[in-house]
Amino acid sequence: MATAWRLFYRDGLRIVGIDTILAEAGVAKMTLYNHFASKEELIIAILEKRDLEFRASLMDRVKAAGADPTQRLLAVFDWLEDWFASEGFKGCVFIRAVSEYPDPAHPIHQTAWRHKVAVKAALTDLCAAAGARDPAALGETLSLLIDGAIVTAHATQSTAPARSARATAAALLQLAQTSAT
Amino acid sequence: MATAWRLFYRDGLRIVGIDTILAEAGVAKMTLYNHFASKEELIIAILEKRDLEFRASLMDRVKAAGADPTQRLLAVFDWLEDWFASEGFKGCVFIRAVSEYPDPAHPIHQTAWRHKVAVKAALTDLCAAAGARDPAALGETLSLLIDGAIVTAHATQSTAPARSARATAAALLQLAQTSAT
DNA sequence: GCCGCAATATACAGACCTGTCTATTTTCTT
DNA sequence: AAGAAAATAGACAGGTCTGTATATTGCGGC
Repeated sequence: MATAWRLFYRDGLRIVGIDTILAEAGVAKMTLYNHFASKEELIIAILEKRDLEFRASLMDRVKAAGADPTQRLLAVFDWLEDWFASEGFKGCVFIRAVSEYPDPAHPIHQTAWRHKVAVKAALTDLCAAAGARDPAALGETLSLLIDGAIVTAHATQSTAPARSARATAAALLQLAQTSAT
Repeated sequence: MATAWRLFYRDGLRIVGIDTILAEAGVAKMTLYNHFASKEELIIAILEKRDLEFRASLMDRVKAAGADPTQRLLAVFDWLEDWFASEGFKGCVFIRAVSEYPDPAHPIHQTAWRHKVAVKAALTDLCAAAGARDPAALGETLSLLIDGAIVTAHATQSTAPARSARATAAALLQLAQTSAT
């Protein structure tokens, strides 16, 4: 549900009520509850859908960066900067879901974090392709850097963190490449 | 209010109701509303109190690390690891507040972020003392790294991100020191 | 001893929330 | 065209929330 996504992302998962979404979308309550057993299931479905769209968008940008593995990795940060600059940017819904449902055993918390694990795996692949000495370690580090940049960009409404992270990533990658062999 | 802090941190700012806090603390409603005009003011007061305690605790650890500026900077990450390992660790309340109140104009959002700005300033000082070429840039980067590590440690219930961040910080600091002069 | 302040218990208003139920209308399939 | 499936409107239950009002109790200072 596009409306649900928009409101959840704009205002927060907990604060937005079912009624609000239904009223704005012009959908009856029973229609929703015939597809999803609860608000929680709706949120999980939306998170999973966003996960796929998100990673697809990122990978498109990586592919568009060409064949050079270093450029492909750095394209991630250019993509970040565009995202930060986009209208209505309010941080990462997955980080926010983890924050709103702080119990690690909660289904929403776990679903949200699976997205981050998948992104980290993709980063690790890019690091490996770029010839990093320890792709897993660099992937982990870049993942931390990116999450920090997302939170900071959200709170400060600035795109600067993307460039900071990009510069750091470039330095770390060079370090991991040169000290190899 | 210690009880309010405990519940807010454990379960979330939005989900915990005034009544719950009052019942658990054994305090009457009017007592609360004589001190704070609203739940929002209570949250802001708690955040500001936590900000001071938090930074004091961090700075204690830095002081305990001795005089060597590099060791002092790295002590931040040891402190992080202890924090991640502590009982009931549920991430950073300031990051979570920003996530729960995503509107950057919201007083709670702004109050929470002031804490992060203060921490970054302290980091920048440590970077400068350690002889980094561009202390502001390194402080910014370490800040991103730390925020990412906090979120990741929360979601994965692991202390590993502290060590990843520490190793990265050490590498970046060395880079910033050697390429100086 | 007494005054004044602060905390208390309790009830309440008004709004919101999720999820259920019923009965009707629309839409799709065959 | 007819029957089945899905969407609709709308009321409802039972609970939650914040914030207010009232009337009572405890307690420290002088």
